[in-house]
Amino acid sequence: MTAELQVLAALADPTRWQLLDRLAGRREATATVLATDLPVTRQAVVKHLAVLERAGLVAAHRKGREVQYEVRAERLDETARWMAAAARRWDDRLALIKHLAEQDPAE
Amino acid sequence: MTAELQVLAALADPTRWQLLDRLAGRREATATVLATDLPVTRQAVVKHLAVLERAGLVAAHRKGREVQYEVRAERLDETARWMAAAARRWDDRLALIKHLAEQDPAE
DNA sequence: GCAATGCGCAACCCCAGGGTTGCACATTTT
DNA sequence: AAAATGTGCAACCCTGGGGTTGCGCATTGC
Repeated sequence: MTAELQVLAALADPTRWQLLDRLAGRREATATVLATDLPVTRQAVVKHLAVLERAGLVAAHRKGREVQYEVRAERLDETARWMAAAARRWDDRLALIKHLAEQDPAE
Repeated sequence: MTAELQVLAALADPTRWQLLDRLAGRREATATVLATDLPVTRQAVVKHLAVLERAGLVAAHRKGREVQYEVRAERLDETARWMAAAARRWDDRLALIKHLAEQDPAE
């Protein structure tokens, strides 16, 4: 579960969504390029990409002196499913409790 | 979108997941009660619950001198769907780019 | 009416993390 | 080989947020 928390934490930042957006529209890009149309430094972008990579939301591969990043949509989808499952578990538990309460008004 | 970010930020904390878990198993509980089986102060719990409430993940209603909190599974489910949709958009865009690249090898 | 119980508020500590700058190192390019 | 370009590393600043303690206020119980 800590892995999913890592994803959520990574996604809980507007700048990182902007990065992911740019990446999804470009298939791959370097930190330097991404930094050009964002209001932050290249170094800031690098740090954000590192966070996203640790979370599995982007992948990096070196090409000569450049480092190309690409988005990993599967990871996002995975996490979405995980959350949906959690929501379902909550619902089930609440339904059970409600059911028990109706059946046995005492307690 | 900032609303969803609020949810994600709220979920990016293990203690808050513990709270949500306890709540889902109990239907409703007060901060004081929740604090008893967590390794943090009641005040800390109160703060966490405030964050969760702002995100729409729990709802609070006063009952005399107590404040009962209950979990809102729909909000989690909503956010999960939203993320799944984002993942799909990424996929579509990447597929489009790939398609264009095949069709027009130049560029 | 008085003690007990449950909340709310405010001040404070501490550190993770978003952001910056400066510079050294590697790789292209000409 | 020299200049240009792209990364990496390290130190640093500063705000946000998780956590605590202390106390005052309301509600309930006896």
